[in-house]
Amino acid sequence: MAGVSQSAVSRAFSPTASISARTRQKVLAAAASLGYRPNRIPAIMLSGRSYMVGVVIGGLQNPFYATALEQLATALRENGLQVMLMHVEDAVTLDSALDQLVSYRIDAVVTSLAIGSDTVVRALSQLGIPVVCFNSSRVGPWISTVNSNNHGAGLTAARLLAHNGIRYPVWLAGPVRNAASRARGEGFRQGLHDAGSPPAALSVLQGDDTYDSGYDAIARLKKRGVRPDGIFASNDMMACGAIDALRECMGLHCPRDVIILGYDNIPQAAWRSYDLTSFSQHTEHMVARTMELLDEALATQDTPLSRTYVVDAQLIERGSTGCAP
Amino acid sequence: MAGVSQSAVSRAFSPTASISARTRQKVLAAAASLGYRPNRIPAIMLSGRSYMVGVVIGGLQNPFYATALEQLATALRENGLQVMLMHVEDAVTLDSALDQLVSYRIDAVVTSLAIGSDTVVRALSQLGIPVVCFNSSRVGPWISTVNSNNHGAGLTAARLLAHNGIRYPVWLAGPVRNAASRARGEGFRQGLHDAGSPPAALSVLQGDDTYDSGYDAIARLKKRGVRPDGIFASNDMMACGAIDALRECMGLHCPRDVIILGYDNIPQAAWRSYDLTSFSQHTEHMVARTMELLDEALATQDTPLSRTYVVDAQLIERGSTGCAP
DNA sequence: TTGTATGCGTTATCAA
DNA sequence: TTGATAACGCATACAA
Repeated sequence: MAGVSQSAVSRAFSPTASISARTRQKVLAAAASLGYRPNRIPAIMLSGRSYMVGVVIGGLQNPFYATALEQLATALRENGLQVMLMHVEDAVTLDSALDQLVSYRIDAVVTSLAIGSDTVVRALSQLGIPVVCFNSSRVGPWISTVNSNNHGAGLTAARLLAHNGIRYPVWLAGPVRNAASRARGEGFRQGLHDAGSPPAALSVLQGDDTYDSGYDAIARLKKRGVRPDGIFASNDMMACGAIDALRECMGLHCPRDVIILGYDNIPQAAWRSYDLTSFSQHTEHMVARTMELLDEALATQDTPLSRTYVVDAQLIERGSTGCAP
Repeated sequence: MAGVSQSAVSRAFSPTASISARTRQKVLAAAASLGYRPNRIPAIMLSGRSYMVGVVIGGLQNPFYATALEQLATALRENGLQVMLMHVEDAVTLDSALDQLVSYRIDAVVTSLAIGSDTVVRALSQLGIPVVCFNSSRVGPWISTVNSNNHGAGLTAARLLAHNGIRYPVWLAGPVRNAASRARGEGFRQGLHDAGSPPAALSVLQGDDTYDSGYDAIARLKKRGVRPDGIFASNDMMACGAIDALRECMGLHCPRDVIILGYDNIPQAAWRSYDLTSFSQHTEHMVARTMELLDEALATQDTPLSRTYVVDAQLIERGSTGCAP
């Protein structure tokens, strides 16, 4: 009815196409009245690019990941990329999840999963598309990583404890398979060692990054008869659980009896009941680096890119280490 | 090289296709060795169904929405649907966001946005695809909603306050445009009225669903010279802020001096420092209802479905209303 | 059961 | 500037 060819319609919606203003007007008017909207699906077949990025994530109940996802989604959209979200609880479902993503011809994958096993790394490598990992230092062809300086933060935490004359330090660890957590712990040990603290003084508690695991860990510590005076927790949620348990189970108050540091600087760390000193991962920077990696990797689509960025974490001092509000 | 036709390949990957086990074997073996994976994009063109659902969400820093998204994403994947995530901060970006989603031929939209304006409703209706709204009772063609019983929860909150002999109740409201929050407030007013509380006794504080706004609201209340003894907050984050402000600014402790209820039952409500009584929205139920709506709407693709589900919110009593832990 | 042919809605190429 | 045409990778109807 509009009396134009199908190519004219295509050109009308392409800003760079060579088309007269008159024709474009006519097409756009007809489109508006008919409710026509261009379909991007065929273009995916022709160009081989979908402009969709698979975002594989787990543990959204951790506000850190929720915030990171929010920022990442915003950044991707600003760069003309769509987010195909895949929530994964365990490595078992990851394989089929990746299959699904690949069948939609996503251009790349961004994941914040704590990649623990080599099989997962291999699966990611074999996709043959760029992969960017948040906070998991595993590498391989096609795989790039953006990490915060976990080891350095551990050192800083140890120094701060030493500076406060801590004698009974505690490392509240995250899941064993979490490489970022391990790096924080190693930095912390080394920092304590550098400060002359005897290794035997350190108590190590195993948690799983949840509030409850932080709470329970302190309860276990009490049974062991240890009275801590300085704690570094691998993330803020465990630190919050620890603060509550210290008060309720051991009658210890923060920072009077014990100082404590967390990691991630989640919003709750600033809530007055916790007032928790923490390391900020600067997700804005990390997201920006991720976008750079994606841009570069997608520009050179054929050649596997494998790069690592390390973004320094910033110590945010609050009341839990004695800093005035 | 495999010596089979292109249709044979297609059939090998279709569980229902008529193909011999031998041929399928051969194809799958060749696919594995060549790294071939079927492409779902052409099928979208042929069938007109993408099996992608647009999920439009805002405010992921609220753990309630983060958890809801997690459950929704899981449910969608279990039903063979992909999640195309769209994070939207303001209604301005919504329009272009919807355009992008539609150009990818998503089958439906699920949104948890607080739909405030009629223009947004119209935009959603005009997509011509099923839309399911979480907690926003606006209706229109193609639009279905899944709400929690906000009004009923308000009534319950008022009754609980009345039962505790509260004389100076406070309603800590969410954003004005948030229909769910308004319904909670109306239920609360009505419940107070039913209990014989004089309307003038009620203090109304305006918040925006953030922790800070809850904190600041209480600070304002102090300036007004009001000493509250019972508070109903439109969400848990504001309630947490209020609890901290009550203690820090007014020296009031919970539940000794003032009892308080929130809404959403976020994980932090169970954290020991807050121990907050709250209404659980039963996101599992709401997500299940959402999936039912989607299934039905996608089955009858041509005819606009418009249905409303109301899921009762459940009162979870904790220490903030005097319930023993 | 298997292979051949057609078409889905675009973009890119080429001719007019 | 415009229109006609090929091609993208698969599913399906049909023929063998």
